[in-house]
Amino acid sequence: MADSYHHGNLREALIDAGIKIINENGEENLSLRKVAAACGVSHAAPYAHFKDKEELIDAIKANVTDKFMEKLIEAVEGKPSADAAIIAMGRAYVTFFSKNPDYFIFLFGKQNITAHLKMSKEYKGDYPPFLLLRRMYLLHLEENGLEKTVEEQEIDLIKIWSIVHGMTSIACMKGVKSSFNWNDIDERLLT
Amino acid sequence: MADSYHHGNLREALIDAGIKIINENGEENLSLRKVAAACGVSHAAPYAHFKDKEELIDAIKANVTDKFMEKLIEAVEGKPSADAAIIAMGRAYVTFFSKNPDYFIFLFGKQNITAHLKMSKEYKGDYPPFLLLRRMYLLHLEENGLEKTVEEQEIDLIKIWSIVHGMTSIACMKGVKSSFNWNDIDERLLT
DNA sequence: TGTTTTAACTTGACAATGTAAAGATACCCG
DNA sequence: CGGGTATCTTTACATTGTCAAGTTAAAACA
Repeated sequence: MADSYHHGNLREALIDAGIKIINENGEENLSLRKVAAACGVSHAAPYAHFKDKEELIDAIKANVTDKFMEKLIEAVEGKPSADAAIIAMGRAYVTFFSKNPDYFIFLFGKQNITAHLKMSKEYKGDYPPFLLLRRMYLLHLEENGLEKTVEEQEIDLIKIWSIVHGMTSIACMKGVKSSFNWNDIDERLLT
Repeated sequence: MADSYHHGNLREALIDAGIKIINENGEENLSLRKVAAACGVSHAAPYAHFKDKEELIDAIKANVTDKFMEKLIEAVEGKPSADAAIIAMGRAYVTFFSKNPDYFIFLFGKQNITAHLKMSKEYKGDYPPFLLLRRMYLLHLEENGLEKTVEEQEIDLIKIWSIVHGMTSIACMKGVKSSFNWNDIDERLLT
C-alpha cells in the first residue's frame, strides 16, 4: 500500500513526519514540502488533508499535547494525596519539556499559550493540562478542608501554572549554567 | 540626505522600520525585503549592515529590550524600599508587555529566553532585567536582615522571575476571559 | 457487473522570500 | 586630487507556500 497511488494513511504519516523533523532539526526546518517528501508524496499532496500549513502545524501541536497529557496523567495516577499529585504534575511538566526542548518551543513558542487556547475548542472545553491541574487543586482544597472564592482559586491556579511554566522556560534554555534543583522548591509550590 | 545614493543612517532606520512592522503586523510579517522597502532602499541593502536576517532581528531585539529596561528602571526609581521596587518591577513587567503583546512574543517567542541569554554577551554580563532584579533582591535581603545561601537566592530569584514571566505569558494571551487582577497577588510575591 | 462519482494524489505554475555575486556610487583619507 | 572602501543596486537563484488543472484509483451506485 506504500507504493500505490493512494498513500493510505497520509494524514497520520504527515503528522509523524512533522514531529520527527521538529525533533531532529527544530521547527524552523519544518516545511510542507519536506514533510511531503518525507512521506514520499508530491509537494501538494498535504493540501488534500490540511487547508494550509497552519492547519498541519495545529494538528502536530494537538498530537504533541496528547503525548504531554499522557505524562501528566501518568504522574497523577496512584498518588496518595492531591498535594502529591500536583507536585508530581509539576515535576512531569518540567521533565517532559526538559527531555524535548523542541516541543516546548514548538508548543509555547510562537504564539505562546494562545495556540493552546485556540486548541481548546477542539477539546470542547478547557486546555486539558490546565483542567487536570484544576481538578487536582480542587481536590487539594477539599482534602485540607479549605474554602476559597472562585477568584482566589483562579489566582492560585495561575500562580502555580506560572511558576511551573516559567521554570520550564528556564529549564529549557540550552546552555544554562544554573545548577538549579527542581526538588528544592516543590514543597513550596502550594500556598 | 534621504534621496541620495547613500541613505546616511540605514542601520538605525532598518531597526526602526522593523519594530514598526512588528508592532503593526506581527513578527510573521517581518521580511528583509519589506524592511528594506520601508526604508526606500533595495532589498539587498541590509546586507551591508547585517550578516543575515537573524542579525537584523537580534538588533531589533536588543533595541526592544532597551525600551523594556527603561520602563523597569523607571519603575524602580525613587521607591522607598527594595520590596516596593521589586513589586513595581513586576507590575512594570506585566504592564509593558500587556501594552505591546507583540513585543512579548517577539522577545520570548521563538527561542524563549535563549535569545536573551545569547544577547547577554552583547551586554557583557547578565541579562540586564535579571541583573536589576538581583540587585533589588539583594537589597531586600539586606533591608530585612535576612541571610541566604547563594543557592537559596537563585531559587528565590528564579521563582520570582517565573511567576512574573508566567503571568505575563497569560496576560498576553489574546481573548483571555480571565478577570484576573494583578494587584491581588503582588504582596504575595516575596517569600 | 459496469458506470459514475469522488477523494486522493500529481504536475506545473506563480509570487514572496533569503541570499549570493558582481557592478555602481559617493564619501573619506592620503 | 585620486584611489580605496563602505554603501547601495541589479541580477540571479533556490526554497517555500499556495493554487489550478489534470490523473488515478477507490468507493458508490445502477
